[in-house]
Amino acid sequence: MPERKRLTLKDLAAEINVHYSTVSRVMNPATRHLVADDVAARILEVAEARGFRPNRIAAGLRTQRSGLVGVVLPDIANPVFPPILAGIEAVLAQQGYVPIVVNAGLDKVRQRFVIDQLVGRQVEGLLLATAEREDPILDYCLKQRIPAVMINRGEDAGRASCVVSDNLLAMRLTVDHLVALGHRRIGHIAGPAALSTGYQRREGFLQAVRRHRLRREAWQVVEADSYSREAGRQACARLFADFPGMTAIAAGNDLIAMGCYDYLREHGLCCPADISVVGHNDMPFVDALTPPLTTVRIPVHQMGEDAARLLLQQIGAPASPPVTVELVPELIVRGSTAPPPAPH
Amino acid sequence: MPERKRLTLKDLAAEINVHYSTVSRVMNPATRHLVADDVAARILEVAEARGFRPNRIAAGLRTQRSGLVGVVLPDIANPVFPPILAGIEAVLAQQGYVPIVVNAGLDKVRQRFVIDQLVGRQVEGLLLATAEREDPILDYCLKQRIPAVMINRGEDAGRASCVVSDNLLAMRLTVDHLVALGHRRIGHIAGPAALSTGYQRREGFLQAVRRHRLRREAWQVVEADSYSREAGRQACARLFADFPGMTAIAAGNDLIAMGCYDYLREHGLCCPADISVVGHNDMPFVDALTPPLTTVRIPVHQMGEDAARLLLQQIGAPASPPVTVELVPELIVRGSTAPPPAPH
DNA sequence: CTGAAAGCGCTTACAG
DNA sequence: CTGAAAGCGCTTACAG
Repeated sequence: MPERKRLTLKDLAAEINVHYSTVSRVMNPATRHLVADDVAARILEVAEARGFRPNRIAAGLRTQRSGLVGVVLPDIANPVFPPILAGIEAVLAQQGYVPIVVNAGLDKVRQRFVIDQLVGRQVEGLLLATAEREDPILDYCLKQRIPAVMINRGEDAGRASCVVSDNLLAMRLTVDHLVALGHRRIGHIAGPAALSTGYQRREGFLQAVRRHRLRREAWQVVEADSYSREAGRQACARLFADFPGMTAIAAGNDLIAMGCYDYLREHGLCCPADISVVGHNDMPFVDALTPPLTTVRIPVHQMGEDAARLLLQQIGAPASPPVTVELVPELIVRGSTAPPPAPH
Repeated sequence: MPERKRLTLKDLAAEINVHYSTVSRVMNPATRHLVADDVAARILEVAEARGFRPNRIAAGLRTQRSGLVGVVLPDIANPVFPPILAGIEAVLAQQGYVPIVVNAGLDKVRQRFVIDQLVGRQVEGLLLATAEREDPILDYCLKQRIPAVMINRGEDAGRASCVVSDNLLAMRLTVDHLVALGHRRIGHIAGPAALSTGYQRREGFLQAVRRHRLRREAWQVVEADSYSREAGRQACARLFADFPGMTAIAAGNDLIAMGCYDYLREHGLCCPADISVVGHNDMPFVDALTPPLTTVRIPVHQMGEDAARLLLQQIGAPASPPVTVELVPELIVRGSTAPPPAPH
């Protein structure tokens, strides 16, 4: 017959006739050597047989370490996040930590609420994928001395560690590719300027365009309201209105690129014959679109791993100075880019 | 200057000159009325000012309720899960619960390990999206009396609650649609038979085919090794080899359907002109494929909500009998289905 | 090498 | 209405 209640150290100790502190020492590999081999073996055996699993929460209360890390996402439905999560989980698990992931949305008030929940649950640190360039949430974490590292998006002041992709390089690769194909009228749909990714990719676009000495009439930038397919579609419409004769679009991310696809289809334009499109992120399945999307691959899994590692370091040494890890992106050329249509 | 350590009830009580049990009563809305209004107001005010958040872990230790629920996923990279997670999170949050989601993979040994971790962290119940028709993990939960409800996939014995979609109906809708278009040679790529979804959808396919009195030569089934794009591509190849003249494929899920797209493209076949394809799940962005995928939409968000609700109920009343909630799916007709090519 | 004790931060019967 | 006390399940100095 299965037991009704969960076993405790005391239950087990009573069964074996030792003090429960001895059982405690045996259950923890680090203190196991303090106990005589034969009694340790017996305790382990009974623990195994009875399926005893020490209460990590009680232990955490005593040791002041919950083994919990909060992961704050702006939008779990964005397919970039699953691989990042996988990377986070992998390194946390190695250290006996477990992530609590929450979908915090875009609203700072709600984010703050959600973080308070996490802090109330004694998370030892926070992984923030929600940061803006000036982020009140990060101010809050800093003030409360909650270890936090930002993922993918950084803040301007650089007061906390973050793991990002090299957005300037990414846009250089993008524009180089487009120019090499012969494009001379290139539009950029930037992500929100309040986000470091939106801001830096736009900067990268501008730098790249200057490097190629393109005249002011040769490029144009519009900003999407958000990183979403629908916002991409709308921004694409504005871009066409502002910038007739455009032959290529560098989209702020893949969702925006998908919005461009939607717009093009609705307006009977053919990609890449009429217009080339480049995305950003290489999120899952964009290779299955028609045409397969040329995009910038960012090392998402590693991004998660590195961020988790940095956070664990910071939890271990709270005073350590912030570090920024910049990962190297890669242009993945697929079918959505081609030479511009011949002028007639 | 920010405080170094987290505040406790005692810290706050000392500051206000009341007993800490009084502070405790005020912090909990349910017991607040036991305290005089004026002192309650004062305590609340100071708590707010100092940013005090009671330690939920300590409270949980005392009350034997962690407020934690484990969510066990086979593969977080599958885009069906984010919306399910969103549904789960929404209802859990209402009740002050928080999910811990883990990516447990397909291996039962690893799943067991992961669940032990969760149990050690005192989760009050488990939401399993990993169930097979005969699932050792579920045996384990039942034996340990861990409240558990299955999502999307059920077990044959029906010993635990689950929330699924009506797979028989789904396949009936699929086959009806294909037959109505004029198809008379229809293949099905089933998901793994060890999973209830794979098994039931295949059953549904067989029932539907019989209802239409299709002769044995008019249909064919092959089984994919897993619910993945690559397994779908391989199974598609086998299906074409086994079943020449096929004009339509009912895929076990959208990932498998994407594998079919891959196969068709590689072999110069055109969908839907040469062959129609129907998916299952309506996962995000399959409307952006070319052609947009005709598929069965399952109410994923609601699936998450219902499962979380059932689990909460079961946590509240552990003895209650298992219930199966069957949600109604809907066929979403898009561009991947059309009448079969005219015979020549 | 093992035991006895204190204490992590709470909740909640029990007094008063 | 408020306080004092016990106890949730652990860990870990401190004795012996």
